[in-house]
This record gives sequence, structure tokens and C-alpha cells, in this order.
Amino acid sequence: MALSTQPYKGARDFYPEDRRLQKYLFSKMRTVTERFGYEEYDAPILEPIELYMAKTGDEIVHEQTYVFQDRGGRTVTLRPEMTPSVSRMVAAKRQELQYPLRWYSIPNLWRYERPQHGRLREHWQLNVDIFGVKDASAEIEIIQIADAILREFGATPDMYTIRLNSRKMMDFIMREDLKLSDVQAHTLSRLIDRRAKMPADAFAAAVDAIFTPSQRDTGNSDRLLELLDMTRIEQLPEALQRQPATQELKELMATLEQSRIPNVIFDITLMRGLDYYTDIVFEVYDNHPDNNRSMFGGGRYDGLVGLFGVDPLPTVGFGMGDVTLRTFLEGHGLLPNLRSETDVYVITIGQVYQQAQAAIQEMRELGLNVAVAPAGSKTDKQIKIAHKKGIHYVLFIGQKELEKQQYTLRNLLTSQEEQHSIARIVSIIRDYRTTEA
RNA sequence: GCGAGUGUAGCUCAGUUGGUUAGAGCGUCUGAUUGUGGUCCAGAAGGUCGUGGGUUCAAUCCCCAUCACUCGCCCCA
Repeated sequence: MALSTQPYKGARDFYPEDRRLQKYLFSKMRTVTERFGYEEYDAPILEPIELYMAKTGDEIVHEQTYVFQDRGGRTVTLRPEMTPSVSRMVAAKRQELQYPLRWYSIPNLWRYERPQHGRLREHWQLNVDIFGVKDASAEIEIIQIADAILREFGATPDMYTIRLNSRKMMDFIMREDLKLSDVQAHTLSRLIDRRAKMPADAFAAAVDAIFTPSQRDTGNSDRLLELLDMTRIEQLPEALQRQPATQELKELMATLEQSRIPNVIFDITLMRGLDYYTDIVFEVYDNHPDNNRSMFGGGRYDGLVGLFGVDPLPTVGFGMGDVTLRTFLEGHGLLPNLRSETDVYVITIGQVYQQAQAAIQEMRELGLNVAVAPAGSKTDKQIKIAHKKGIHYVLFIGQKELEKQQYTLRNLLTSQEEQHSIARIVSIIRDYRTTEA
């Protein structure tokens, strides 16, 4: 029985071509995030299961993570998200860190579920968090970063929409206005999250089922359904508009507009699943007709660091997954043809392999990535190979070149061929390397 | 965990209402006289038709089971 060549379910092999794209995605993420003054951190891929029990939600931990016993009998989990880990790290050095803290990471994360479109078992996710800022400047900055990353890939505002909502405001509606209990509020939150997927009457019936008979008598259902149809903050009832949480949301939207981010909308049905969000939440939607879905999101979670027995710390962050990002870029034609990491492919002609080594080594010492064709291989075949590998330059070294110390450099994209010294060749290729892929 | 769909060449897929040697395009390899690719031309290799069982004179095709993949649902980090 032969071994299977398939990668583990829901996980991917990255052939050099795939890895090159992955590196491209990560490098843009890093560039932009660091542009805002963020520093990279990392944590172990294994964490004790307790880390996720407290705030993530029971079902997620029990049914949707990889959990197993290590040899010492400890129950460990393959990290399904980064937020608990980074909260742990921050809590551990709560007193000595300088706030605000601006941190980011690109961890691989694992979840145990059946793979489907845009959702695999292993994925990489850029996590960006700011710790220690109470006011909305944290939200502003975090959303600016999310937006700037998409722009860096060439996306324009018409390609995506940033949706905003306030958990605090929703809480006010559910507790103060509708007088719901904790359990009812929780159930209703989940239901609102799924509204777009349900027929209107099914949704209305499900809402009705949450209320007790006496709550129903006061016309709660109708009031709520009406509220959920409102697409602008100005439409909300005045009492709700006067709420500090609503005011903050309004302010935030105005500031984002000032930041030249026009594609922000208010979405009262946006809840996000995670229980640890405490205030503003946001989600970025792909506007492409074939992929009209949430790409990624984030929000404020002021309670997590405090779980580790230290003073609480206000925090805002988001996570951007590589799979959904890739689908987005693909759909909008924003994936570039990336060239090889190899700058130049050297093809020796005739019996000169030995004499060619000095020139080859010189190029490497001057910083070029140089691959060399096997001695005695056929010239035409080797050019083909260079082309297929995505290498843009071929350098021919034969008797003629060695005698004159002038080497033949061929650009495979333009078919131009010139003869130059090694120093000149190095400078040409280094210039070329800095141009866009 | 639940539901649906699909498994034929390395890839994308045709195909036979069950009937000799199962096809195409792309890709791969070879060649057009040895220092130059991408186009074009000629040729070649490559398949136990996912796996196991059943029905039949005969199964890639029909039936059952199983595995894998894909897409939904649940959940969404």
C-alpha cells in the first residue's frame, strides 16, 4: 500500500509558488502594521486548555479545537486563536510594559471542523492589538490599519465595506429597553448574527420565541424588528441616540471619514460571535458579488487581560486570515505574478564550468541570488527551465565571455541581451529587484 | 455532528441508454545537425475509469458498502 501524498485534511502544502505568495501577503501585512509603530511578537502553538475555557465560549473549546493529552497527562490545545495568548503575555508583564502597547503577530491557528469554502483547519492570521487606550483613538487606529493593509494590496474602497456596531449599545437595547435576562440577551445576540441567512418570517418567529409572554405583550418583537432594519444611526430612536455608546459610535464613524476611509457603514445586526467583545465591533465585507461575505473583523475587548489576576487593560484588536484575504485579492484581480527569489540563472556554454566559478561567486558576494545550470546541459532546455521557474534573467558564460570578461545577460521578459562586466550586471539586477513584481 | 454533490491520464474534463484496443485540451518527454526559451510542426510516454462486493453472458456505466474531495448547515477565532 503506497503512502498518500495528500496533506492532512484542511491543511495546505506550500510549494515554492504558494509559499512565495504567502510571503508576499505577510510582507505587506508587516510593512503596513509596522508603519503604524507596531512590534512583532510570537507565542507557542500549544497552550493549556484552561486558557480558552474562561472567555471564548464552551462549544468552541470542546468541539472545535484540537485537544489532546501530552505525555505528562496535561490537556493541551493547538491554539485556535491568538488573543488569549497575547493577553496572557501582556498580563505576565503587566507592570513593566510601556503603554500604549502596539503588538502584532502572524500565527498559524488550528480549528477542528469540516473544511469549506474559505475556511480550513489550519490558517495564518495577522493579529494586531493595541493595549492601554481607553478612548476611541484605539478603534480609529486599528481600523485605519486594517484599511491601509487592503489598500497596500491595491484594493480600492469600492471593493470592500467596513461595518461597525457597538456591543454596549446593543446591550443597552437588550437590557434596558427590552428588559431581557442574560440568557435571553445571549440567545438573541446569536440570532441577530444569523439574520442575513434566514428568511424574514423565520427570523421574526425565532425572535418572538425568545421573549416571555409578558415581554411579548409590550410589543417588544415589533420594536426590535423595526430597530434592526435601521441602517443609519440618525434613524435610531432619540433615547437610544443619546446613549454614550451610540454617541461614541457616531464619533468614530465621523473620524474614519476624516481619515479618508469613506466605505464605513453602521450595521446594527453586526454582533460577532466572540463573547469577549465589550464595546465597538467591526467587520470588513468583500463587495465582490461572488464572495459577498465577511472577510475579517475585530473590536474592543477590555476584559481579557484582567482574567490573569492583574489590573484590567483596555484593548482593541483585529485578526485577518490568509485564506479569506487571498480569496478577496483573487476575486478582485489583485494577486501579482511574483518573480522568483532567484535573481539570475547562470548557463555555462562549452567546457567552462570551472573557469566560470569566479564570476559566479563574485555575484553572490555582491548580494545576488544566483542559481547555476548543471555543467554540460543543453542551453535551450536550461533557458526554458529558468523561464518556468519565474527567473527573469539568464547569464551566459562561455569562452567568448571569459576572454573579454564581458558576460551575456538576457532578460527573459523583454528578450534583450547585453554584454557587461560582473559589476555592471550586479547593479542592473539590483536595480531591477527594487521595481514592482 | 447533520445534509447534498463529485471521484475517468500529472491537471481540467468528455464518454458509453451495459458490448472488442477508454478520448480531447493543457502539461511532461523526444526531434527539426550541437551558443539562446516563450509561437508553430512531427512524434512518444502516461489510465487495474477512487476502493471492495453484488447483479449480468458481459460493468468505467446499474445496485450496495467504504474511502477521499467539494459545497452547504451548525459554529465562526
